[in-house]
Amino acid sequence: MSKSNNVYKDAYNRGLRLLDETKSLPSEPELGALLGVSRTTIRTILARMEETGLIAWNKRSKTVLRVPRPDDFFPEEETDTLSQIIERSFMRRLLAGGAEPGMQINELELAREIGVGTTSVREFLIRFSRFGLIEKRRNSHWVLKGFTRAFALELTEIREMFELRSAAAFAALPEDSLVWADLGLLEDEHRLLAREIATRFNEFSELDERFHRLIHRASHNRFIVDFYDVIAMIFHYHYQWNKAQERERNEVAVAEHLAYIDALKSRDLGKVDAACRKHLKSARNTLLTSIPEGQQP
Amino acid sequence: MSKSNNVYKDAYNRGLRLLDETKSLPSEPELGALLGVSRTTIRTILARMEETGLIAWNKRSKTVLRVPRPDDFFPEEETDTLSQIIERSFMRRLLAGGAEPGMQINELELAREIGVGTTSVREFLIRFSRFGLIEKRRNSHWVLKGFTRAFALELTEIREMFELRSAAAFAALPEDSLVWADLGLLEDEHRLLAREIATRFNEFSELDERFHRLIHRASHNRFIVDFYDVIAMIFHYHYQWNKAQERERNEVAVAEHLAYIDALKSRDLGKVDAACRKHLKSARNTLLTSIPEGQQP
DNA sequence: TTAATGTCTTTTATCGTGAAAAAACAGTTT
DNA sequence: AAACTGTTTTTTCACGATAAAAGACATTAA
Repeated sequence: MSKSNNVYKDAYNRGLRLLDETKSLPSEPELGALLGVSRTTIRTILARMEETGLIAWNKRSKTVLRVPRPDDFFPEEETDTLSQIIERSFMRRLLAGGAEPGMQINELELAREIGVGTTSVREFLIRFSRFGLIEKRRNSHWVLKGFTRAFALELTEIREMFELRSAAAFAALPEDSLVWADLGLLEDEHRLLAREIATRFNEFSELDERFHRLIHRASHNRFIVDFYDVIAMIFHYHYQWNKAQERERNEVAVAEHLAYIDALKSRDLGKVDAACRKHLKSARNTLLTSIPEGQQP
Repeated sequence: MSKSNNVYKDAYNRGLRLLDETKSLPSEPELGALLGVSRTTIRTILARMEETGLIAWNKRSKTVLRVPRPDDFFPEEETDTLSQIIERSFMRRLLAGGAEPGMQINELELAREIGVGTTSVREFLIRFSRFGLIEKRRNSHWVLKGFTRAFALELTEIREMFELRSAAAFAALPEDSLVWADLGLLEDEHRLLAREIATRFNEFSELDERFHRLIHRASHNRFIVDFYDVIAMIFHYHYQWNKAQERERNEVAVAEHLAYIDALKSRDLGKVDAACRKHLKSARNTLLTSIPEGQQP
């Protein structure tokens, strides 16, 4: 097996959802733009849809014959990218404990364990190295630096520096900038979530990311924007791992976001600075309390 | 050919220089530590040294028979890492002009042109992407963002943020910290270079990097320290490309460094801040003037 | 009995290869 | 003639294989 067809399978599944809404599908290029894949993949998808009797396909006409059933979908796990698979495996090992700082990482062993080629693992490690959790020894193995207290402090130090600057830039944006509309929409979503926090608290993490990315984008600095990938990645796994008081934590965070949004809308730099600092401080504390003890001198 | 033996060749060349100084070589593990390679490589080196009559080798005794001649060395170009070769080729294309922002980067074409496998090019591009000059389109090609004015401004914005913070941390270091000795040594080197600037101005760039890395290390933050790689990389190629008024620029920079060092030694945060800002400002201007025009809206 | 050398095993670095996916080109339909 | 479909070419992605280099183990010398 040399390359999995997960792009096709994922696009196919997303394509099935389109069948619910229409009586006939649009042109191939249009479908490609819609699903974010090439025409080649679209044609493979259409061919299968025809085969399974979902549509009648003849040149330009693509008539929907029936609504998709659950078993028409490809299984979720077959739609993942290889690098997603590797990342998940790797993070599981890293967070599952027994991953002491200083430990060496073996490409071959990782590849065998996950059941993929070494090239993919190498590429993953190279990409992953920018998160600052691993480091390469010249023509030798990788070394795990570990998810330590020091790591969390260094990460949050940069985060605070970047976000304070981005927030200030955001507040200084002209009245007619499009971001104010985006901010307004996010505010509405926050208010809605705040009202239903008891049941929907686990939806916060996704909203959190969108909110902070919007702010960081105001910096107009690619290094600041890109750095949010590090934060997002860490918080993503941190949220998955540490479910303690999740509801309470998220409830507090939503309230802080709303205060932060208010401050931004006021364009009062002093208020923005204060609201931003307050939120970042509690985010830092949340992160710090979730770090396993006794890994650091 | 599946892997070049440049590690061996480079270590061999460095090993030859040891023969000038001693009558007999130390043990294999010691040599390994000295040259930064494994015993396996050391033994290959010793075998060749024996073959070419440079040493007599029998178990523990490794007697030097003659001083190495110029033709004993492997050619310089055979000692480069594949990634160095790829980086140089890539940067040449990028700086040679005709590399417009938005242009696509073709892995296969690059690999063919340089005469290497696609895997190495892929890995290079992934590693290189953290410099912010290229970007990947999901399951498709890479896009060149270009060495534009915007890039330089974004880069220097972060640089200034990080260096001001590091410099402040540096000045706050206790009297007995080892860095003060390192700073003293660097100061001496600067004074020496200042005196002989007329002939040695091209040695500044290396000194510059060591100086700034020392300061950044005081931040004790891996993201700040690692970011200096981006700066170093950009300035490295920038220095190679833009030789206009090199002597004058470097003369000014040395003087600014000396003032900066003085400020650090005074531990007066106000003075440190001023000296740091002044130097970074002229560094930014130097960089900005070297950017090709008409690439930016 | 410690530290070296000699030998064997494992891991890393790199390539060529082939399928998936994208992109380019050519021919049709509206 | 603009936009689509059909077909072909090119590129990306991922694997297994192999030489270089590292590392582990066994043996020997001081």
